[in-house]
Amino acid sequence: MLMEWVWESQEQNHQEELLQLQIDHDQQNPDGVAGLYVKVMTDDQMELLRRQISVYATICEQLAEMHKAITALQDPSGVGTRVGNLYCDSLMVSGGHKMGSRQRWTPTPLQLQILEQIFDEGNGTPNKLKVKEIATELAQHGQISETNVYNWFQNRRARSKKKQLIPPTNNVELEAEAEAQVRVESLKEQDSSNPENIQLHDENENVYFLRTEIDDTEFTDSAAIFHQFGSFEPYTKTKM
Amino acid sequence: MLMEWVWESQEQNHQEELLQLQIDHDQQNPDGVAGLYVKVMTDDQMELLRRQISVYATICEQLAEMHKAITALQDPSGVGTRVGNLYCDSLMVSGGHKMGSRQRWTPTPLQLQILEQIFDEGNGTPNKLKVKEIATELAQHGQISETNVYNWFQNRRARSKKKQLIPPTNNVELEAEAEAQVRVESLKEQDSSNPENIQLHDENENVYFLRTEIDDTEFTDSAAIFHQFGSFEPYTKTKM
DNA sequence: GTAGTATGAATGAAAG
DNA sequence: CTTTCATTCATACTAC
Repeated sequence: MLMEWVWESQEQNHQEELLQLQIDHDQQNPDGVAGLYVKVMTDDQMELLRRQISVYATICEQLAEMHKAITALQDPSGVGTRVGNLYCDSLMVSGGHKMGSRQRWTPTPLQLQILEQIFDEGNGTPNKLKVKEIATELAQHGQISETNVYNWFQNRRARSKKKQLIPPTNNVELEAEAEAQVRVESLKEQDSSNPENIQLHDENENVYFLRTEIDDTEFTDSAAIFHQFGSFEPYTKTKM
Repeated sequence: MLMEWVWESQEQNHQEELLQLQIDHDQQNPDGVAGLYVKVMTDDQMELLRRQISVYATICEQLAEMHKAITALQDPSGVGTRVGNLYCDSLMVSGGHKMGSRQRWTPTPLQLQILEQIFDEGNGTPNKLKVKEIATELAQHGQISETNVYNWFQNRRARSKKKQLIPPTNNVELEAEAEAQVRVESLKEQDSSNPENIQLHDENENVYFLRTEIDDTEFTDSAAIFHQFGSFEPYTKTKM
């Protein structure tokens, strides 16, 4: 049994995987301060960690909820609800979201102004060099990275284009169709026996869930769980 | 046991305290070079973290198994069982919704995990045959085509490379901060015009959850465990 | 605090 | 392979 999770299967020669953090050796503090040993992680690792935990937490909740629902089902008293529905409900409810993690970059008014200006100059796709240039310049006005700049232009362009297409689109039919489509899908979701329903689980690998109070549930006893700690090999990338 | 830390309290100022992370020097360095952000934790914290994760992992596994067992039980018929399994899969796989409206393929976590694994094995560009092979294998876990696989590797490689140019991940200059340890950067939260935000976090969040056949564990009391769920407030923007 | 919108970022697919 | 596009996700922000 075992779950398989990879934290950082990213390349990077695996030098800094999972919790395999480097020890901050000696810390160069000759000042005689107690040689406090600490682990160091980069933001990325931190983020990954958070996400992983979040995912687990979420999955646990979902499973717990499912279990509750199912057992309730088996219990004559709580009849009426189908597993299929519940499943769908609990999962369909929210829009996608990976856990809220870090803050995202936001251009300062000044940066934005400059960006818009550059954008308006028309020189469409700013090549890599250009991006670097811009990033460097904007860095003087606040935090920013090349990636930010790159994304900004990417989005700006895409949205600019999209906007142009919408105005003339008074297409009622499309709207109606879209709605109809939604409705159909809605129905599908309700039909757990419809194989299509099951097959389509792609798109969103995010696990969402509605928070629920799972108190009266009976599950694994913690002692047992702890007992299994050893089987995880937590300190290293656990890949089983 | 008791895992008490909240990662995601969204209150960004708690978030930091939590692990008593400290942020590396600011990045307003005059030299324009982005400062390297790192988090620092003590061994104890690390241990706690490890436990937390282990607990979740274990719980998830067991719950998953339990659910599987239950659903299979409920509907011993072929279809029923199948549905049960699929449910499990989808569960781990996603909280997919908006089904059917998608056209773009999205790997299920399972598939992703396998892909990553293959990718990590290093064997660069998988040739046609290899792709076919992989596609076939992954098809067992959801819809997928050879093109998907091909594209995936193509993108994965490209982005992996691009990313590597940015992060000169190296253990250094953090020592100093190790002491500074009180770099509560919650101050920044108020100043939106000068976001000391972070960016270029690109790590692919390879968070997976492999279904596993688990031993028939008994699920008993664990209200305590679930209690902890609350401390995560995983996804949802509810931040409650 | 709930809902809707703007937008930064992630990523599959396609063009170059 | 590299770069760009299109679509979608997730979050910050605003308004009720």
